[in-house]
Amino acid sequence: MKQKLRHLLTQALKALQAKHVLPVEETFNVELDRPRHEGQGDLASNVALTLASQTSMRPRELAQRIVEHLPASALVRRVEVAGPGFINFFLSENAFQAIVEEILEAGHSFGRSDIGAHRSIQVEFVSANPTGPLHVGHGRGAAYGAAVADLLEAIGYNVHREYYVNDAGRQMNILATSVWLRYLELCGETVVFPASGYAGAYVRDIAAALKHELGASLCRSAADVAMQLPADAAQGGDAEVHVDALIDRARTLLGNQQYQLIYQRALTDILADIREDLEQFGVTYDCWFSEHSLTASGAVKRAIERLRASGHVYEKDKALWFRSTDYRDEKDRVVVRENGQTTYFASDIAYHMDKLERGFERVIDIWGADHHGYVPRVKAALSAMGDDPSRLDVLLVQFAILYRGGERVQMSTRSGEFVTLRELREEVGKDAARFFYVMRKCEQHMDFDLDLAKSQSADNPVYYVQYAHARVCSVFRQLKEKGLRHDRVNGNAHLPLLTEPHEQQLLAALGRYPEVVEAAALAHEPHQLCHYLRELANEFHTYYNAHTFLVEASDLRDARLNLIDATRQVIANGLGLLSVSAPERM
RNA sequence: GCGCCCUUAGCUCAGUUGGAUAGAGCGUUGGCCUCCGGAGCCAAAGGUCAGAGGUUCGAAUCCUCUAGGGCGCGCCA
Repeated sequence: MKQKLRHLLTQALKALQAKHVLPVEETFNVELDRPRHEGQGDLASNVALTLASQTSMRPRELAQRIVEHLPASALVRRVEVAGPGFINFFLSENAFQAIVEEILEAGHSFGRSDIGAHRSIQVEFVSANPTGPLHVGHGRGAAYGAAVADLLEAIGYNVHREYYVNDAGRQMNILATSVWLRYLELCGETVVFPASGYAGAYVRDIAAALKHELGASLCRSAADVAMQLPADAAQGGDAEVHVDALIDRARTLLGNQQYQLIYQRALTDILADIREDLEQFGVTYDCWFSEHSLTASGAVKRAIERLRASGHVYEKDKALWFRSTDYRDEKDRVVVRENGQTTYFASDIAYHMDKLERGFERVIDIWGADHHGYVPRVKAALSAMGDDPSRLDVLLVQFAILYRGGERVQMSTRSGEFVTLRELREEVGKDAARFFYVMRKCEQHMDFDLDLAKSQSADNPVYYVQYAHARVCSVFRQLKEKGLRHDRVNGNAHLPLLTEPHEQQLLAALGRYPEVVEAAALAHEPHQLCHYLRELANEFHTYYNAHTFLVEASDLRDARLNLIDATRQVIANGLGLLSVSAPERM
């Protein structure tokens, strides 16, 4: 619809160019908006306001000239110049009605398009450390990332979903050691659990599984473990120093093979848990990318070599530094430590190098907002390697704060006092969780009201939208019970009977859907879709209350049934993009 | 201290990337079922868009400053 009107406007502008009213060499970017207020038409353009400065005319005068040169169209009922120089289009009733047939024909693919032209795009999201179950903070990234990916796919991009697994590094060693200490407890040893260890119950579960399968083969005496360790925080020492010493002790006492056994077991168990959790949440991946594989494949080394070759690294204090300040980072960053080990940042440079080498035209990273300081250095690395940093988009997701009974729910990962994503799903359900998470703009802090998400009432926007869907289904059940038939072809033939204001408004809302999907996808803003669905549901409920669909006259009845069936289809499609179910009964 | 993000109705948030008279939901108040699902609908009240300057035909939106809040500033990941 927009495109058709845009075409008309462009025709008019070209005509004015031919008459030298407008500069000939210009190409015009014609914008069409949905006016906010009634009486301002169905679509409006501000071209006259933006172009007036290039002419000697006032905006209103130019607008009038444009209108005079508009080609006639059956879609348009009336055109007027309004306000400071807006051109308002009033569409004919038929223009709206045609959408019903279009929706019913396209079915579940209505709203999908080919704007992305199969260009490849990677979306990496969640990528939480596999040191424990996902918590509600990760949930927002999961819901948001999945929605962005699905939206992009819906407008024709070739989307690749990926999870970066931080399976290397210190945190994983702390986890492995934590598991071992719990295992020792099961062996009857009395060990003091470190302040910086992972204290969650899942650590005990992994330890118990190990004990069950391997018996006591990994047992060592508590005295050997504790011998001459630096003091933990509780004894006035440094918790981090203490836990690092514990890791070394575990390695020495167990030997590399047994230590790796525990390490790998912890990793695979937790990863399996995360994967299952996300699947239940409606989130799946094309690839789980291992950080460790970057070292094994030599990608990290190669990335560092590329930086070196471009002259952006130097040695200082026995470490190798990347001069990221050449690219507006705040300070330079270490890539190879004093002890010869590469840093996490080095892996990340290699990872992003690898992403671009795999041929994705665009790459989207979705990170927690606490990592925002990390963006400049990753982009700097891409620049230094001669890649185009604008191929990478980093989207930052703010934290969600849970409220229950009006009180803020406190959380901290290390102490094990956190609400897991799984618990959230069990408490409020997948549908409400998915919808609530993406209801807000991602860079907004979010208050997640558990009581509201759970409530099966009008306050809850998820139920409100789903209810509209269920209501349509219910009408069709009623139809059968009354022994009536729905003739879709007849309905399409009598769409011109849909002239009630409520019907016109519902039709207009349906017609907006493809634009909403496109806008939400391109802006990476699924919340636009949420708001749209709420408005659509509202239009439907209003219509429902004002008119009876199952009327005696079969022509009108069929037309109305087509309209509400189209509404049902659009709601189902929209909810589907958010992985929220569209129930037939509630 | 420096950097990034945020501040819109009592509360939670939109605001189509600079457009016309500032928009929803919740909450409050008042209405609507002999009728397809009341998990619904309608109406009213509620605003110095944190504050002050600036840019232009036009600013909640862009630039500067100020005040409040969040996050980040490791040879952790």
